[in-house]
Amino acid sequence: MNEPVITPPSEQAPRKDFVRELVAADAASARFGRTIATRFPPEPNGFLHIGHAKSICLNFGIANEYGGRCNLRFDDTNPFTEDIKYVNAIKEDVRWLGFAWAEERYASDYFEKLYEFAELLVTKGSAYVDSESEEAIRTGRGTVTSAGKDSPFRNRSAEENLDLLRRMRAGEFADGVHVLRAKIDMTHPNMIMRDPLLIRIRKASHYRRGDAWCIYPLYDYAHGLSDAMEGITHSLCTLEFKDNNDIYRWLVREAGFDIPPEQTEFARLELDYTIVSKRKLLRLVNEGHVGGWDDPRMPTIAGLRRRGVTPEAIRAFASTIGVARKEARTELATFEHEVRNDLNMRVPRVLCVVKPLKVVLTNYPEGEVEELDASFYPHDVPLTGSRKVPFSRELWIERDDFMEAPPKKFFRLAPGREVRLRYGYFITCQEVIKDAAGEIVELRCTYDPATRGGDSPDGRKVQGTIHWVSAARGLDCELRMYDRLFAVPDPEAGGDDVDFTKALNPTSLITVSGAKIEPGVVTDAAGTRYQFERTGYFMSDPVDSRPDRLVFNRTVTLRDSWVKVIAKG
RNA sequence: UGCCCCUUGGUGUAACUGGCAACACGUCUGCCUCUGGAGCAGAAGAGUCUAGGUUCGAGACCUAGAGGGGCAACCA
Repeated sequence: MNEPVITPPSEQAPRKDFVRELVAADAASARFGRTIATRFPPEPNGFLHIGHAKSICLNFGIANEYGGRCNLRFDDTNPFTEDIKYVNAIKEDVRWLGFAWAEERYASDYFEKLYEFAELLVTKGSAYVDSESEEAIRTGRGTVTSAGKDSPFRNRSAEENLDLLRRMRAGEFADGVHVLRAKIDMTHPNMIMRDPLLIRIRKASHYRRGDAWCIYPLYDYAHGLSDAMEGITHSLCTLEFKDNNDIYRWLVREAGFDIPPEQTEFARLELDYTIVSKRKLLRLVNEGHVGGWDDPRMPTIAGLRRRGVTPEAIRAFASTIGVARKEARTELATFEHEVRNDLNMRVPRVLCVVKPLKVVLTNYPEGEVEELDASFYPHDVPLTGSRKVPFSRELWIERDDFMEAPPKKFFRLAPGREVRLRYGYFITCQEVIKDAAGEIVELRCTYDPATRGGDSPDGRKVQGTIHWVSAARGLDCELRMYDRLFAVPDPEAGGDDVDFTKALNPTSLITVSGAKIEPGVVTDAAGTRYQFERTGYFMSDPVDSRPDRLVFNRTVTLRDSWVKVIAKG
């Protein structure tokens, strides 16, 4: 099936959030004297997640809206944790989300330049080589409520600092022996300004630079300068970097950039029943709590993609949650709404029985199979297309669609009651067959030949329409019923004292084998999305599904007002 | 015993930058329906953390509190 490309209404008119207002003002006043430039700066040490998607939509979105450009820059300054496999995954995810970067950049390409700035700072007396131990540096920094104290190495001469710096680069010292620090103020009220570390020695090979370097810049040092070198105008990051803004400005100014980029912070996404911490997601992967970074339960872009979520839905979601400075949690319902809203308008409907119960139509000719017309789309979806669905004497219907003693408002099948088989006939339940244990194993029903296609010539109505699959022609399939990964809205509520894996939802994946699906789907490529009528949205698993072993991932259930009815009694 | 940020219905965002709070999700009613989906119609739900102040008038401004969050990694 080919899905139409649809732009959700919520994406058509982006709301002016405070960041966009700021950019709009700067664009109008030509404050930077250059085109608006943003960047998305992931560290290649993990997969991108839904929280990154928010940032991607913001950065690329703004660039698009203001005729600017957005770079994809890998903030790869830590050789211990980064890997090329992550850069590849990140690039794929950004593209899949629908964005094109102006340039692909790497902080590791700036090492030489960054080193030159370091010599400049040292020469100016704005930075020095500290030879204290890691421990001494930590204690020397003081605490949030008490001032730090100067390092004994703080007043080395420019010459000595330069000599040491060069020898650091030359590899003369072991890890941790020396470190380059900015010379600012050890009593600064902002902890980050207490002579922050700029460059450290790391005798490790870098996934891109190999062994070319043994000194590596730290985030604060590399980030702002990278922005400045790329001509970024608006450097957007999350709230936890607010305090880093001071060092960002200090450094860019020290390095001599006249119109420095402006860093603006916004609140990161917090989604109920999920976590968005690369460190913790990595742990889920490493400890085998999930099948990998692309496990459909993961909030990663790769996981959502494999689950069947579309990029349009993710973008629409980013648009509706908006951007603000307030730390907030978003309800899962908001996300699910965008997913359903998008899928509803684009995917074909198909019949699949999750928990089959056999129905025998006693008055239907044995051995006969007829092909019934079934539309792929409901009347209110402006798409056309239909297929033939085989109908036969023996059928599967949903176990939950039959009740021997139905409560009030139960519109489905029950003894003596007539319902419509979707696209098929009206059938009436005549007899319930049970096994020795009293379990219902089969229903004997009669069908009304005059209702072929689902309408009765005499105009009689049925209250319920249920889905079904021909027992003679239906195919077996596996259904992976995914649910929220965590059992509680805020899995990180207890902080680091509480093991967040304790909050994992034990039923986040329920595998159903022996489900029955109409045969037409075998010819569709893996990765095809459907709505299984009355059940939910599904996508055939792109890696495990094959014609001889169909596997479908549940993307999201349909809204179910019936559960509310029974909940109320 | 510090610095910084935040505080609007259940949730997320708005409010032309001072003129009696809007949109979306969710919830509830009803209608409609060959998906108990979708759609349609409607409803409930905050007086904007608190207390002062400025003003004819404040969610927006000022002051003081309270509550929440961030910062003491040679992580980003």
